[in-house]
Amino acid sequence: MATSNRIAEVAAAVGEPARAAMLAALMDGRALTAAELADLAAITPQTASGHLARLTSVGLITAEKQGRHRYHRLAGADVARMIESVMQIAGGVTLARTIPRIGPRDAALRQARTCYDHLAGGLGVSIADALRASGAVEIDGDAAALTEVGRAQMQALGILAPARSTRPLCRPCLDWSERRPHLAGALGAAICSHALDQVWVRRRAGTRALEITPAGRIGFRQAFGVVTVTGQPGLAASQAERQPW
Amino acid sequence: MATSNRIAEVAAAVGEPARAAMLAALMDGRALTAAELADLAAITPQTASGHLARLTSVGLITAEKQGRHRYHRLAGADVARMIESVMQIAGGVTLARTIPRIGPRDAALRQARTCYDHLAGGLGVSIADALRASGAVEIDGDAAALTEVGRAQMQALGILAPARSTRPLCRPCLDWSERRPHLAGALGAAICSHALDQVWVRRRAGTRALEITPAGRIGFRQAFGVVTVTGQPGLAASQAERQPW
DNA sequence: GGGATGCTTCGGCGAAACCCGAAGCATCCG
DNA sequence: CGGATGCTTCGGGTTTCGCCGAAGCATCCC
Repeated sequence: MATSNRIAEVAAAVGEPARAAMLAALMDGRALTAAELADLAAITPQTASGHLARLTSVGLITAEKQGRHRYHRLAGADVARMIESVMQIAGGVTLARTIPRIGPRDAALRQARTCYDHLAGGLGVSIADALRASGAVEIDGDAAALTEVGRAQMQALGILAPARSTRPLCRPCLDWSERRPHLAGALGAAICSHALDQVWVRRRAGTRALEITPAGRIGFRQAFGVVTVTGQPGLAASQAERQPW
Repeated sequence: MATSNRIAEVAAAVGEPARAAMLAALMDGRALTAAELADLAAITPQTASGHLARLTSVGLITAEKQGRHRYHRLAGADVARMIESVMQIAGGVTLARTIPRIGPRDAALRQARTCYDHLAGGLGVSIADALRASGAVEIDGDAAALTEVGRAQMQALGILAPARSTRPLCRPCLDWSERRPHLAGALGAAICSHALDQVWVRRRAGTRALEITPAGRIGFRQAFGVVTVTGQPGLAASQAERQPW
């Protein structure tokens, strides 16, 4: 089976702690330099260089040269989806066995972050919950759909262009920290870019975490009825008592 | 990052040719014995035993003892989705580089097979195309939805129970041999089990390929307007001239 | 131009992983 | 009960892989 060899090749590229850490860091869709990735994976630049070459050769990332830096990013949304699905399985068993013990550093990540091109963390899950509660989206297992009323709501908010035809835009994505679905797909991307455009959230330097701005607190409440806090504790509380099923 | 270690652990479990071959074989959702899997991966039973233990310990498969046999199956739909997404990436580059050269053995697989719990191959893609053309489903990128008219059609066919509320049931799944989407999610599973119930397709011994029965030729045409052939060539023809983009 | 910075290539070391032969349990069957 | 079958565990041989130090290019900046 030549085809399963290719499968193994792709999976093996992810199946090494340093490379997995790099890919996870790139999951926010931005491009990082080789040095940043090396630092982040706690390895020397030479070693990172080898890893990056391998990831590039199997097509998981692409590199872009700019001056004396080389920026690496995920090769596409399909790669992000693949890593997402691996995270989902990895997360399940982790939580089942060892109770996670997440430090304060991770609290910001849990509160709000990007997941390739959409919002994740407590914020992303809250938005999905709110849209589901208001009947704007329907989520069932691995499928989701934007309803008519939801489409109208998104257009009124300026998140979706009114001109677009009535195509499905919505995909659920299991949040690895919250273990509940948030919204991905074209709708999730539209919400995320809208939030960034309106400066409801701001990217934090050197991390995938997002900072919710004062404008965001207002915006998210008015748009979705989601109440956020600027500090960590609020949103993190709900998942602190999660059952380690 | 303890979490990326878990990611690597899961991916590494897939990232070895023998294990990848086993997992690919289990993608039809059935359970196979250790010996069958060993044979299929071209390794000795001892080696297979080790691999299976590892796959089980990371939670990708579950084993079930029955007499002196041990039946192994994928641990769940999320595992199938994960492997699917890896196949998708693996397939992309494979086709881009080396023109596949698939033997006659694979022709049956390309024509019709199961993909965990739904139909794949030429048959699966044709059904998806037909449902899309008739306005029963809408597919856009990684999202899909069953329309009102589609829901009515499925209920009339006895594929979906009329009682169910109006939830999204539909997920696109990129076919690794056709490189075009077929239908997964609850709808895909319902179509597949209906086809098996009505003996429109029959499982073939020792392979994931499905045989389209004479009843199936009638059934698929009446239900979906899909014209099938019992031999290989018909459906395979359309993809023989596919561009190796 | 000269030095610093970012990244890659080369070489060698050590650990991990894969593989199989042999042997050990468990189950089934005559 | 005794042999056959299915699977696992054990032991060790070989290969692969990750890692870093040293060295080599390329780019930028003074």
